[in-house]
Amino acid sequence: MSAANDQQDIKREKILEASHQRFLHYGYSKTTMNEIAGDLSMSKALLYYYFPDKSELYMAVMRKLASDYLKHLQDKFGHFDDLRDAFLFQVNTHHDFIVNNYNFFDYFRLNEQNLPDTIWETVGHIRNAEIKLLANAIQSETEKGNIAPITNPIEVVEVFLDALHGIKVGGALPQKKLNFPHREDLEEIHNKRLLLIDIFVKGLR
Amino acid sequence: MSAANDQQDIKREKILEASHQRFLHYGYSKTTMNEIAGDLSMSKALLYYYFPDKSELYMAVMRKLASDYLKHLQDKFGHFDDLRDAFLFQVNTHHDFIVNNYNFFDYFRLNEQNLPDTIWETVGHIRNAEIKLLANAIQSETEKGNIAPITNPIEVVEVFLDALHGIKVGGALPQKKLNFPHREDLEEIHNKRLLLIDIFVKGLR
DNA sequence: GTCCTGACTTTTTTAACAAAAATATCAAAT
DNA sequence: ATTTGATATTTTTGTTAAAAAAGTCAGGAC
Repeated sequence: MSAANDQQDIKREKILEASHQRFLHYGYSKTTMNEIAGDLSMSKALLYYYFPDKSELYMAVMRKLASDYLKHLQDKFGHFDDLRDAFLFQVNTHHDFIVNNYNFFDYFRLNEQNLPDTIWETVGHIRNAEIKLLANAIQSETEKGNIAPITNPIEVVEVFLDALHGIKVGGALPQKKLNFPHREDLEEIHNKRLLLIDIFVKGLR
Repeated sequence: MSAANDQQDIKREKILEASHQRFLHYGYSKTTMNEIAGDLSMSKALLYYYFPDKSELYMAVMRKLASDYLKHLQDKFGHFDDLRDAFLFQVNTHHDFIVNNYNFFDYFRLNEQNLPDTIWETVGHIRNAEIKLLANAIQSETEKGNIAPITNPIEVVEVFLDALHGIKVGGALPQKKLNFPHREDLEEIHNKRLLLIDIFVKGLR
């Protein structure tokens, strides 16, 4: 039974990998269950034996990505020189994550409305984890006496994350005001975010 | 001829007012040229005598709103106690503007893609004016010695505006991640923006 | 000549429907 | 417990027709 479950888990992993590749290269709507099954030389029906439906399969891949992403963050958090370093690591990690998985998120871009509820659970989970990490960093810096005490660190972090979120294409080219930035704009966005960090840390004074 | 133009301008104003009311209450797609003409007891054809088409009529209303909005900003700018007051006035004015004209902007919400180019000219115009005002405020504060010199004030203001833009529904309720916030969230957004101003001005230290 | 309209044409939206493609299920085989 | 071919169901796509709205124009009134 234990071995059987091992086998099952291995197969689930294989399916997840194949799905990830398809979703990453072609996006959600342009990959079919037949294609994923074909990549694995298995029947489409078998996919439904391991995963209830297509969107749950997608969500499973997404949870795996999220898990890896958060693990990467958490590994490094806890020992930073200062608050700026913590913010910087967060922004850089996030940037790399988006760049590396850009096409995967076409599901967000295109479907926009009527997404499965589970997607927001995962998004919320990531966000909460990020908030916790950054709030801890602030707390830690406060205790070390490096920054002035803050009434509500969580609220500050929320504003920080929202502000980061807002920095997506603006400036001279507002016509590109899409919910999701174009790939070629990712670098400019990243640079603006670095500036935001400086302002947050130092303030305008 | 001059009198004739006066008459023409008055009638254009009347059309603009009636259109504004319709767009404000029912949004762009749910108001018809026939209805606007009906409100004014004139023929639809006459509307086309004064305005080339529906979207230009809409844009004319929008330019009027934008003009009033900027006038309100500019009147007060130039004599503020400090940078915080300037940012505060900007955010408050913007908030009132959105609250008072909420439904008017359904055109943005719904059409999203394929909007007329002129809309982005106006949006860009507003943004540039805001940038200029705020950058001047920074410049002025710098010269008074109230804040440390800033390499590129315009870039800072751009980040500020983008960050404000980003603060639209986030937090615990990410499922409402629409491009345009729901009406009931406007107050919460406004409060977060006030916090952002504090952080920008004081910094986390 | 400027302002205005009714009647008209053109374009866009909507609904209904069928065909195709994709998702999802299941009885039976291993 | 796993796997599949066959089949059922749902979603997408394309077509068409009718309705509604946008937009035009010849001509009337002042």
